Amino acid sequence: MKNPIADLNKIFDSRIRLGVMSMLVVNDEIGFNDLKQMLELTDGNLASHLNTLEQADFIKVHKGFIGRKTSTTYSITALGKQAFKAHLDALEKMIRKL
Amino acid sequence: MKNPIADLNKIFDSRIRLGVMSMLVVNDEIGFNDLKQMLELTDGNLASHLNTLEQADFIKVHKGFIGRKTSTTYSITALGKQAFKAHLDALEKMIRKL
DNA sequence: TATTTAACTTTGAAAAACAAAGCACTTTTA
DNA sequence: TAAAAGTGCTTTGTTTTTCAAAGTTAAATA
Repeated sequence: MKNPIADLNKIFDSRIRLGVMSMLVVNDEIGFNDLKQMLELTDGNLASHLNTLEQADFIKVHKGFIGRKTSTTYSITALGKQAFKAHLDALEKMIRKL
Repeated sequence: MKNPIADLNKIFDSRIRLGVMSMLVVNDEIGFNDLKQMLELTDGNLASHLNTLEQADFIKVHKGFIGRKTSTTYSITALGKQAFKAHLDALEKMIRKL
């Protein structure tokens, strides 16, 4: 037997980051506010988790405008997609014994 | 849309507790030392996570002897099995959109 | 008798999570 | 046009969580 949790990505231990990633896998772009409302978080809390994800190059920020109003959106990177998939695979492998 | 992480159990945010549970789902009983070696943890660290799981009534301790030597083993409870399954279902639901 | 092993508990430090407040800017509302 | 509100943060400080290390008790082994 080998350590069943060794292949889990530490970044995805967080339910919030897991939630962000799962939303970004199915939506090309999501706004800060949408994420905030969906995950029911405070600004600061969300911002810091997004920051962790950005540092890891798992997501990318897009600063733009809707008309003349600022709008920040996020999207997943290729690396992020890969890492997330690897994490899910590890999770699945861990529990497939069920 | 609804909050995708609302149904995840906070207790299973921890990779270690996740690992313990996944091992206990497939093995009726596992010893302290086996868990420790498998998950590569220090005594104190493992003990405290087991304690969290026990407080939640997700696992049960069995203190016994092998000969006259103490031997502690752990097993999953019905509640634990249910909670773990619910967590995995929530996880699956969250990512099934893939 | 000295050391080792098992299974912890206690202590304390480091890291992570989080809420609240502040901020710069813009837009909307009164 | 002045006040209020929204966007997307950063900063600050508290609380929670994680974890390793050391101490502990009792039995086993050398």
